[in-house]
Amino acid sequence: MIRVFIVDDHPMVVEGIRALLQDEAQIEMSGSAPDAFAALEAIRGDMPDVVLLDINLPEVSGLELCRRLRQEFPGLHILGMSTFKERSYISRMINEGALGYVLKSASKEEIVNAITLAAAGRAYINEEALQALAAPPQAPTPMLTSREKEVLACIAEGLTNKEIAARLFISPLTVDSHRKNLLAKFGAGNTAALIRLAVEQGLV
Amino acid sequence: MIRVFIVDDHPMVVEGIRALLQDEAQIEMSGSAPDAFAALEAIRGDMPDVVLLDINLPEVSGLELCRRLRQEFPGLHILGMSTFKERSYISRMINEGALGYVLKSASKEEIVNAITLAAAGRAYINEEALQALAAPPQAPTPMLTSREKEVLACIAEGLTNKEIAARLFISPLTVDSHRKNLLAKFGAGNTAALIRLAVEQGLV
DNA sequence: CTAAAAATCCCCTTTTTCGGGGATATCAAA
DNA sequence: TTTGATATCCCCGAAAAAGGGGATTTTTAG
Repeated sequence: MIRVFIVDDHPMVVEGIRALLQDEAQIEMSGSAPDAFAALEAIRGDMPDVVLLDINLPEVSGLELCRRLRQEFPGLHILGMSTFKERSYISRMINEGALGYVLKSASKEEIVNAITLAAAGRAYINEEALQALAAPPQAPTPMLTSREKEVLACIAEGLTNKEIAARLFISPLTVDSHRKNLLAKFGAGNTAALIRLAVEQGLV
Repeated sequence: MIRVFIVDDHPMVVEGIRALLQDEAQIEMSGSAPDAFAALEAIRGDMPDVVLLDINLPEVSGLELCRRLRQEFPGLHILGMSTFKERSYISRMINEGALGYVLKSASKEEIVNAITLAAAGRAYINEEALQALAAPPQAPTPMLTSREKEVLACIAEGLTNKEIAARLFISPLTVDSHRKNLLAKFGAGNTAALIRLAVEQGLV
């Protein structure tokens, strides 16, 4: 009998998983918690075999909870869980010691499979999540000088070289140099691609 | 007896709601669908009293589905549903004719309450969602045509008008028209500002 | 059916960006 | 002290975008 504990702040998700697992003979829900504190307390009192851990929790994130759980119970089998959109967290969750990962869009079979494998200490990663992990070595955020950051911010505001020059009290030609350096550092062919990357990487 | 139909692509959410509603005597689930097409078909065949409609659906969005449902069945009671993070959609959902709105973090009581009110044709809005609606007028996301969205995506990729024209099999002049319309709709002075806004609003 | 919206294409001019260079002063670290 | 990084400024020409028109055909919705 595999005992599963769920950490998720959405009652309907908790109930959904409970319902999905209900007619699985070899799986039993040991409990659930809506946040990190309740989860830690409950798990201390009653160790489950597998913890299904949502990444988005109020107050303390799922990542942080994962780290604490691994620290306190090194043998605990943790499965990360989130929607596909939060792909950037997947790798971090794995780094924090999660054994596997399921998406909230997973089918019943997939969840049962993941739990069964996790209980045996074996990894499971959703196919799509794996691709998200494997595919892009993700353009690492280039290192920008402080001046370049200023110029980048101005560009993102929609200013032209001339306007930026006026604001920063430098020559438009200098602004153009910075702009070219930014394009090179980001590997962007034009301003559109540059701004897209910069915004996505939280630099603007 | 209130008959509820759920549209959500996450099995665990569907099962969760089903479980939550199971021991409500006056509420019955008439069915569920994972996407807009299946939903339309099912609802045509068997009209429910209330539709619980997730905003994030694959292919056709919940907004679009809401519009079509209202069009086809003007009397249908629709409740929008999403996570709190997608607040920008709430107002649009209401504009598309949704009667109310619940968050996926809603408690059982809240969901039952919302459904009961909706069945009677009365509005329900989650407290937090209401605040999100009331508070910031926030640069409203402009409404884009499908072609404009395509062009926008291409621009964000760093393609030039000529390259976009080649990809979409249209004249570069047409692409330029779309580009100008995009700039106007976003109130952006140039491509940099346009892409910044688009990325920030999750359109790219 | 008919009006509105979307998508298509075209013209012109000006401004801005891009792609190549190159050059100089400063400052910090090797 | 030399090297490297940063910041500054410059030139040229080609390409692209912006600003401001107008016009036509499909599609869509009332």
